[in-house]
Amino acid sequence: MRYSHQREIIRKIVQSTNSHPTADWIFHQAKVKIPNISLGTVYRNLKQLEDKRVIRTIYDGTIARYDWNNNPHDHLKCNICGDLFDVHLFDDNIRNTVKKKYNFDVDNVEMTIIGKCQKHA
Amino acid sequence: MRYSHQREIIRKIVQSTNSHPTADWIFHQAKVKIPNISLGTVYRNLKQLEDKRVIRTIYDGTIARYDWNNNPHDHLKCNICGDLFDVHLFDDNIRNTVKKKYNFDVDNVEMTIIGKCQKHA
DNA sequence: ATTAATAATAGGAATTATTACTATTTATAG
DNA sequence: CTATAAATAGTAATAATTCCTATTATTAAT
Repeated sequence: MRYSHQREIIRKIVQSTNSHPTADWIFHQAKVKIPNISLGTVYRNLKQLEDKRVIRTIYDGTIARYDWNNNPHDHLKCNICGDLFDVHLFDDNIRNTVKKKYNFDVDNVEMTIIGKCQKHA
Repeated sequence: MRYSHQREIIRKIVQSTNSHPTADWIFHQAKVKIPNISLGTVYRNLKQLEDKRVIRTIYDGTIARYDWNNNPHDHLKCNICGDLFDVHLFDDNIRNTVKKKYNFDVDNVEMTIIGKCQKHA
């Protein structure tokens, strides 16, 4: 994978926010810096950054969002405001537990808890 | 919600398999019984069945799958064969933990562990 | 510095999953 | 039976993502 200006811009955008942005949001942000960047370029680079384990993809229902945080963590999703919060709920021996109990090699753990956040008490 | 023959067929199809089928798969199965059923009917009824808590929607990456199992459980997804297994990993006090720790009212817990299943040792 | 090889890009078309619309059909309460 | 409105089939529309291709840009070797 060789250098590309577009990829660097995209990486910085993802790494600059805690909002777990969508491809489309990233695309619009990238346009500010590179007006004629294309959406295909955004998707291609997001996938490459994921392959290189620079970022991660998380799924919010049926749409993909991107997360720069590579530490094991979980998400709380608020049904009312749509916000997605990073939390850390489990210690990292899930991998071992799953390996022992089900003979399953864990690559990635996706945990999203859906409900109502404190803003809407 | 009044009775509909289509909805009953759809419910039985979902409840007849452990494969966590997609809307499209359910649609094709339903066609065997009701040749002119439409895909919109399948989606509408799956949503209604979910609203009534008869079935649940799970997200496999970016596509929706349907699950008749209403007991709290988690999923193992094999990257190689694509299979999705039901497992039970956590006790159900996650809800209380999350409520106490983050003041977040839990509605639903979605947990998918991605990796390689025993078939590909 | 120049060049050759090829990875990456822009722009747009194609695909896929899902939702929306509407005239007709069907379930059901009275 | 009949009136009401929920549900349907068929199809159009939308949204997210992937694919295609001629051109551009990076990089390694000259």
